[in-house]
Amino acid sequence: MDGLEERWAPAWQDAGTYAFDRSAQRADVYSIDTPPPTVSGSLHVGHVFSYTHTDVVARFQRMRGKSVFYPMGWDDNGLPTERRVQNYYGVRCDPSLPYDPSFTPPEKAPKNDRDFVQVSRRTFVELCDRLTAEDEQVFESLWRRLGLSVDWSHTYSTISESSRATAQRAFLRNLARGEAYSQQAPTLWDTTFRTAVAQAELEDRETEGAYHRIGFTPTAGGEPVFIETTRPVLLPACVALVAHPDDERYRPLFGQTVRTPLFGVEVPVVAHPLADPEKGSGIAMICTFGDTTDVTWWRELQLPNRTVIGRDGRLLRETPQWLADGPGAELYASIAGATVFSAQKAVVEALQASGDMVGEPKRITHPVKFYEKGDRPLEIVSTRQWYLRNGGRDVELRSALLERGAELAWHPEHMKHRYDHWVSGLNGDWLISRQRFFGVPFPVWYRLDADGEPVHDDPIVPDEASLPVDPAAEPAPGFSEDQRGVPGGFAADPDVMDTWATSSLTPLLVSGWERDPDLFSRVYPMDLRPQGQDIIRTWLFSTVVRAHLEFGGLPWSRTALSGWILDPDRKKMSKSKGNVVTPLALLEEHGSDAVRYWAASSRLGTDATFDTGQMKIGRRLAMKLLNASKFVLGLGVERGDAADPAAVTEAVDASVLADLADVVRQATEAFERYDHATALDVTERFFWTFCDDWVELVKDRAYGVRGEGPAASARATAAIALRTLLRLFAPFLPYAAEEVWSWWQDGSVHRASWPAVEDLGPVDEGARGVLAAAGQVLTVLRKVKSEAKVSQKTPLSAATVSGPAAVVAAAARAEADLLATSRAASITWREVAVAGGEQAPALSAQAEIAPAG
RNA sequence: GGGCGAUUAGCUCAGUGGUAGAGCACCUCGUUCACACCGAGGGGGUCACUGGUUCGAACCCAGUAUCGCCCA
Repeated sequence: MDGLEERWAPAWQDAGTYAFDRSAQRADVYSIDTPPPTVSGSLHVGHVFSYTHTDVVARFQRMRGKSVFYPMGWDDNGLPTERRVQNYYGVRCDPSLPYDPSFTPPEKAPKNDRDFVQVSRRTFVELCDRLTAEDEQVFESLWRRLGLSVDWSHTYSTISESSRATAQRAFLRNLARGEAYSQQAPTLWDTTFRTAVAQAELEDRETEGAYHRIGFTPTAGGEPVFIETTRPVLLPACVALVAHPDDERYRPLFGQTVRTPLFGVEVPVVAHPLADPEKGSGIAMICTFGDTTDVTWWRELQLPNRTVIGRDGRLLRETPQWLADGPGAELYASIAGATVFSAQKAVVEALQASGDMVGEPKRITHPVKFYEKGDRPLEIVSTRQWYLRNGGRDVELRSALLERGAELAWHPEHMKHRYDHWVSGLNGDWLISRQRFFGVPFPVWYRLDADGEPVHDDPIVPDEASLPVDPAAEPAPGFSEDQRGVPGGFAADPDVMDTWATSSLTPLLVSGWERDPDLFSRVYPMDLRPQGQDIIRTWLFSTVVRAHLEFGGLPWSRTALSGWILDPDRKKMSKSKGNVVTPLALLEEHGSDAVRYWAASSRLGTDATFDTGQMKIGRRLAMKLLNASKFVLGLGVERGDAADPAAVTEAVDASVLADLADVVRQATEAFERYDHATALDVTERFFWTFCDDWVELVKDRAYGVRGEGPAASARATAAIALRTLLRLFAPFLPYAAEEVWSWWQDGSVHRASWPAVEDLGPVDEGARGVLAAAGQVLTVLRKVKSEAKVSQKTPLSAATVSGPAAVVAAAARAEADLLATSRAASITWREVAVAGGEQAPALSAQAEIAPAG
């Protein structure tokens, strides 16, 4: 069985076994919106798991006669690639540098990123292209080895020219319809990556902090008002104090003003229901901007914007105007340009020295928002960003998107809850711009006014026919390059789109939207979106949004969600825990069929344990399929599909085919409801009975011990059963099934038709149960020998089998085969009567070991 | 704090109203005759807990506990 991958993977490629037939009509096509793996990462065992689930479905649909459109894609766009390229080559992008065509990256990347080489944007993009191309080769060879039945001629990547064109085209249409807009607004900002991030990329992390109790003096005089804050560093950005409108303690203060300690800025005391009387002292300072609640207060209470934290996560270097003439100007000058961390320290020390802070800081842990890929808390800075409407600020759109979710078929069904909760909880539109370099540029330029300031509310856009465009490299339509950046001229939008803004278009990228209308008409909307459950809120939702906005419909009719892979301690497998096994090593050690067996044994949506034991079982199953097939074919089974069901005359043979008919029915029904694990389970269960009981029973007869008729019955049964079994196993064990198929059938098993009950001939209902009963007799006779501690090949003298009438009668119909298999001289059948209501006795046997000789 | 899911043999998991299952691991036996990457046989479980519905509950309902994930 070793070596099957090397033989068959290239053979399938050469024969075009998995080629999509693009002459097929939509109704005969099954199209799959494959998740494009991030090539900047590495494939891990979780990918193998979920991609196997998809492949099993693809193979089933193909055998059912569908023309399967199953492309692969690579997500090579965006920040993850930038990070990998930076670390791999030891470079950092500085867009202000000129392009140097002779640049070669350092031999070895420096350890510390401070020593990274600064390169131009064009060089940086070239390095991104180079590394992703190499990575994609590695990924493809792994997928081929795993046996994914992908049509590689349709492979796409999210940074390719046509993907950039598609992303820009879709954006321009969103813009034209008013679904995309840009806005200067407080934005969640990662200071490490210096980019805005979207709501979907946030995560809360429990973080150490401390409450600082700080007094504000009323302007009108009186006792100081104490607030408790975890971020005293924002004191210079304070614009108001806020308490709950019903809070009796602070009611007298509403409408009055207080002075901020240290800085002496006069700010109002205001009321807002979001202020929590239970939290801290019940009154809080509003700063621009400490958290998203500050943003809400700032917006709803129409407060001024006094930002002090810059995009680099440091305090603004220039002393802000509202502090310049106050008592805190000197203090501010001492913290200008400092990091938030050290500035906070300085402010606290100053507060303690001045006596404005009461007591020691009270240590707490509280949830703080982080970018999921970042390791510093997010700041909120006011910037101009592009947004796409996603229902976060629009009840009507939101309910339309919930309705789309309801139209989608979910496997498993309960995953829909995650979609509903996410959509219902959105609190803003989708922020799609990123201040990065390797991504799809916004296809937008701005006119510059007489002062050289961009006019944002009237962007210049290109003609769709000219896409993709790079506004940083091409002049705006109607302008020449020498007008770039000069008053009265133009400027490019500096941003790129977030990765999700492109990957939300995968059904369009791959289907040839506006590029290949013929293909598009045959595959879109697609049939299946397989993906991980972790990206329902991002990939699945954003794809639904884009399709809804562009076409007013779903991009696919159903989605299949795979679960996690857990390590043996029931934790999610992750690199940081050092428990990730490389997929290639896994495939080499156990064989592709074995690893696929492990993956396919798990149902959709169910987390699975990484379990090499399960792979060993899969390997044993594949091996057994090869060995049993070799033996069965050695009985003289004819090549091809000529076996005649009419030759099946023995009851035990008719019985095994009747059982197999049930298996075909159950496996087909399971596949139809996307329950591949049950399809595998019923097939495997039958196969072991087939080998252990049926094959053992008919060995002697097939060799002709009882003459030609009974032998022909065994051979025909073997041929029919094996042809059926190989096709049932083909989606799961494509290598072993193909290998055996090639021994005696024409073409590929993966192009053969899925078995139908009718292929098995008329089911002989009267023979039902004969094999099961005979199997029970085999077991009890084997037990006699096992307990006597003799070989199973030891002959028995006269045996007596007792049991319920029905079982005994059924087994007796296979007496000749039973005698041969058990080496018994004779069997006496004894029916045990069962009184009404009594439990039927188990089958039992008595027999003497025949004397040696 | 809210939501979703899980909890069955030492391990990994099936089992959705009618006598508790499979594989692995373990114990015993058996190898020229498809398969030692094997075959046969065997031992092993208060189905997390507490109530309820029912003639009958691993399964349905309510609650509790523990674990995982998502959201706030």
